[in-house]
Amino acid sequence: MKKCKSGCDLKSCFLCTMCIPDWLPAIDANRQNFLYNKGEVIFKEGDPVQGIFFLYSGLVKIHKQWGSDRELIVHFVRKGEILGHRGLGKNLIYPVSATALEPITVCYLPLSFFKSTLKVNNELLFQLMVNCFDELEESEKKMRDLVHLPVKSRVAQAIFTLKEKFGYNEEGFIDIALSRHDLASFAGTTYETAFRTLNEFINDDLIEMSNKKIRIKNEKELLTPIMNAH
DNA sequence: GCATTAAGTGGTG
DNA sequence: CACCACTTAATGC
Repeated sequence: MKKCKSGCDLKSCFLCTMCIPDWLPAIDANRQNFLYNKGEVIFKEGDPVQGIFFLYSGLVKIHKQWGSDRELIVHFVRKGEILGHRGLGKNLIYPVSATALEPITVCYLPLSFFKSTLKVNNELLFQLMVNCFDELEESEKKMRDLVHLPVKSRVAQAIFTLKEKFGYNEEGFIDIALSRHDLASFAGTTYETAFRTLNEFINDDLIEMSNKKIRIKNEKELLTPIMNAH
């Protein structure tokens, strides 16, 4: 992680798009921009919360760890989105970790300044609230899936969720490149099982994989086990 | 070259 | 279904 000049352009992130123009100079004065390389940890479980991040470029995974090699990916954060807003709760310790999946640039604001901003900007506060509700819903869906769905369905669900969030690129592949390990962690299973399940899907001609990207070839059949389970 | 990490495979409880 | 052991491929110093 290192400081950098090119961070948020004060136009396109969650904060800036909703910021009242009068506050932009104050944001500019209080923020710092950082660059993280792929694989670098932005914060991890147990760290004290001192500020809040806005992702200006790149991709981040939010995950919980168990021991050394088990993890569950809870959420992905894309450019423009807010990162680390759990710091607004009363418990100022991060409950999750955030790791860069690509080189990223972030805009960082001290928590106290961000709180002041929220107090004078209703729209921002409202959108943040909506955001939190959406994430709560997402989290509850994930809980349900982890408890009730068999692995095969969870892998299918994970692929579907990625499609919903990231859409398709020009070649029709889901527009996110994940390692098999991250895919497994997102589906809530082990690497080997995820690997075998993906091969099943490929053999059944439901999906296609190339360069860590996935193309859905038969969405109906891919989602059949999920529909049945629900 | 050699060390390290990711991908891929079979077997077991 | 997770876990372990192992091979192979890719990457880096």
